[in-house]
Amino acid sequence: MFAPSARRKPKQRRAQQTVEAVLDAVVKILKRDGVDAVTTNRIAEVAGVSIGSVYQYFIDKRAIFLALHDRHVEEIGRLVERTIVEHAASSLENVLRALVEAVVDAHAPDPKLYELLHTEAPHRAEGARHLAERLRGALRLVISSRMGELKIPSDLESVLFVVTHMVDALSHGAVLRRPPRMSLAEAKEEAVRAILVYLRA
Amino acid sequence: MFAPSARRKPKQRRAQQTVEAVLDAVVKILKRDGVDAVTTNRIAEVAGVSIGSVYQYFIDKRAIFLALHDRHVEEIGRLVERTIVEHAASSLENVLRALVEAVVDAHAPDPKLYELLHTEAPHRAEGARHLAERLRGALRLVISSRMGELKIPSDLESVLFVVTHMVDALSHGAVLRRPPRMSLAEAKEEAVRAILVYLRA
Amino acid sequence: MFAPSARRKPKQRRAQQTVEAVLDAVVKILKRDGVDAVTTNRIAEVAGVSIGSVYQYFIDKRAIFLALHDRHVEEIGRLVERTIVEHAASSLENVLRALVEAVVDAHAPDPKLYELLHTEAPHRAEGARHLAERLRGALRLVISSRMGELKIPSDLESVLFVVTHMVDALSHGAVLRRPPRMSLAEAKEEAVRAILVYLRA
Amino acid sequence: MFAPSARRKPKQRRAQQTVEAVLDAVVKILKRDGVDAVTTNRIAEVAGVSIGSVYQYFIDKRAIFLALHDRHVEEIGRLVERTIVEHAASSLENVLRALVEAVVDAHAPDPKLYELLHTEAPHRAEGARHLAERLRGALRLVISSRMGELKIPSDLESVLFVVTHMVDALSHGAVLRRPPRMSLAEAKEEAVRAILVYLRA
DNA sequence: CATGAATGAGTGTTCATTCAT
DNA sequence: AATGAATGAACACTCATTCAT
Repeated sequence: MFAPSARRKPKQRRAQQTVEAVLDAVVKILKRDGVDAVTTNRIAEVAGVSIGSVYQYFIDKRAIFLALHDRHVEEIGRLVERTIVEHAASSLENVLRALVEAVVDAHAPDPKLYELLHTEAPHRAEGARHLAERLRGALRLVISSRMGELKIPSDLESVLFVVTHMVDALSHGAVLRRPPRMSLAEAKEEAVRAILVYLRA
Repeated sequence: MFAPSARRKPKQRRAQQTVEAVLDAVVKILKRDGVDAVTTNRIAEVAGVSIGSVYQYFIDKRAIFLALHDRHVEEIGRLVERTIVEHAASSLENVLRALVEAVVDAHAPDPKLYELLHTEAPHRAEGARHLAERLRGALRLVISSRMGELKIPSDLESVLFVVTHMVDALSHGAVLRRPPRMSLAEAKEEAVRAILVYLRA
Repeated sequence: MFAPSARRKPKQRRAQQTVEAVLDAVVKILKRDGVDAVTTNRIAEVAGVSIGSVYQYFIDKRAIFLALHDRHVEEIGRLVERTIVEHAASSLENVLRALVEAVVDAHAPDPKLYELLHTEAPHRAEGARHLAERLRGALRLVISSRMGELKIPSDLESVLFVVTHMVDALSHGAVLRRPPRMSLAEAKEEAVRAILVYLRA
Repeated sequence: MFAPSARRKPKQRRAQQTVEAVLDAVVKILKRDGVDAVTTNRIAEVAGVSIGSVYQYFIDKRAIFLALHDRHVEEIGRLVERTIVEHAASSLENVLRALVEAVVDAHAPDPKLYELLHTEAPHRAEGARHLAERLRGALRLVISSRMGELKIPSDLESVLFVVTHMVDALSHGAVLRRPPRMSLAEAKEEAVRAILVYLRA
């Protein structure tokens, strides 16, 4: 076909719209009334579709949460990947800073929502993609492309294990669990510093 | 009497036994059949008490999960505190290694259970004590008692923020999310190394 | 179409059918097994609908009883109003006799049921229409349209207060609490005589 | 024995005290929190006795309400009987006025409570004494002792049927259901007038 | 495909009652 | 007798899911 991505079959577009409306509805209810208010009938109502239509696109309630979680992972994943590409030529410090910044900024506007997405969504379900895997992939690129500069010791995998968890935990921690008197900026700065120190050791 | 604290009022002992039986029952069901199988009637059955008795000690189902989460936090909290006391005279490296070891060992026997405890229990509820707070308190002691050796820069709080999240995330990560080919021992070792590097920087 | 009112929107007709079926079910259970047997699940079963459907039309159990009470009040109310209209040209004695007759006959087939409706239904709830109000309205019409004949003294409201309670209490009393050796006919006759004597005084 | 009624066995006195405490507790809860709050455990708590003791004196919950209803009937019954005795020498008008006055005054302080006593208590239960019977007995005395003055027609029972219901319904009506702009005094007065008119006809 | 009324298994919870102490 | 912790049958009600229209 000539412009395959530009024009979809109306059916598919319709489907995509419904799926998005459903996921947005979940987010809306989650924010407004909490997890317990998220019932399938309420989702349908808020999404403006019939409950029957919801079940046309999602096999069960679990699948809705799974899709929402996947959408979140995809969003952050893309953000992370775009960030490292954009900073391919930057110093290590700058990539890392941009990375932490990106993750923090993505979660900052609605920390509670993303907390719920991490805790309530059945993301332990089969086939759920973990954000950590995407992040690890990205960080592997960041680090391996700077191997000379970094004189990484024996095992890259060990380093990736640590760095991935540091970026993830410190970014989320900065948004959700930083000590009372610490600013978001301070938290981010110290996080970046910590990661750098580890990588340069 | 020789050990006056050994004998308590039977009433209180009975109550405590029931509470423990209920919490243990939840753990048992959680492990055996998953979260959705944890119904109040099932809890009572497995705990070997009547459903009425369960409600004598817990105002509602939520309260049961909350108590379970608190018990877990208390257990790990005590473990952490005992560990730093026992290693008061050890080198920084040894305390940290012992700390990571303790947290990892506490979670290793049943990773899935503790994952559930973190994700499914309503630990966002009012009054829930976060493990992180206990850990931060312990680490404050570890670090501030070694201030000379460490030449910690300007802000102790920032350091604590980072170290707390590193211990927590890397310990849990070691148990739950380490890369396929990495052993638990390797993960622990690299975690300790990373924390040391950061603190000595 | 020829009889446009004969066909309603299926939705509304369906709903009305279910509501009626539920109320009839309550009556059936009430008569057969008493008040304590009236559980929501039993209602659904006897009504031939699912318990879920019952809750589609009634917000809670209370609402079912309220609706039943309202239906009863409406039924008797209409009966009373029809009676006075039909006897607009009759003598006072005849209207009153017809009125007492109507109320008695409406309750006679199932005295116990109507006793329950008066005592068990939560008719003290908000918005519950009292039968007495309907009756008072009707009697106001009866009396005020015969003012000349009756030379009612100063206060019509006082007279209405008395007459309303006499019709209500004597009719119900005739059905439910007349002395052992008194026939229903005798009770009705004496009731009518008493009301007439009072009005003509 | 010398003074049999003055001194009871302590046991019996204790029992009587408990029974009274329980009935008073029901009244207290009824007034404070409504019918649904009247649970057996709550009764025991408010009465200041153990739930076990409640069941020592009442076979089941039903029996508690029955006893409360009986106590109420007894109270009003005695009041009615005392009134007619005290007015043995009064004119018919004065006895009736005193009677209506007595019943109204007994109910006026807490209309809602007595409404509940009439509607919620299982007074249809076996063996429940009806207030109407007591009232009928008293009125039989009032009327039959004035037979000459009254030239009552053929059937005394019919007259009693009507008068009993008039006293009962108009007294209760005066307290609970009189029209908005009618004073209690007006209602009582009109009630007495109506009964007199009927009896003198 | 869309609809949404209908379904009913299953839930959390209550509360009258018992009985070991 | 008195206690009150324990009991568990039974309840009102929810909500994920289906399917006739």
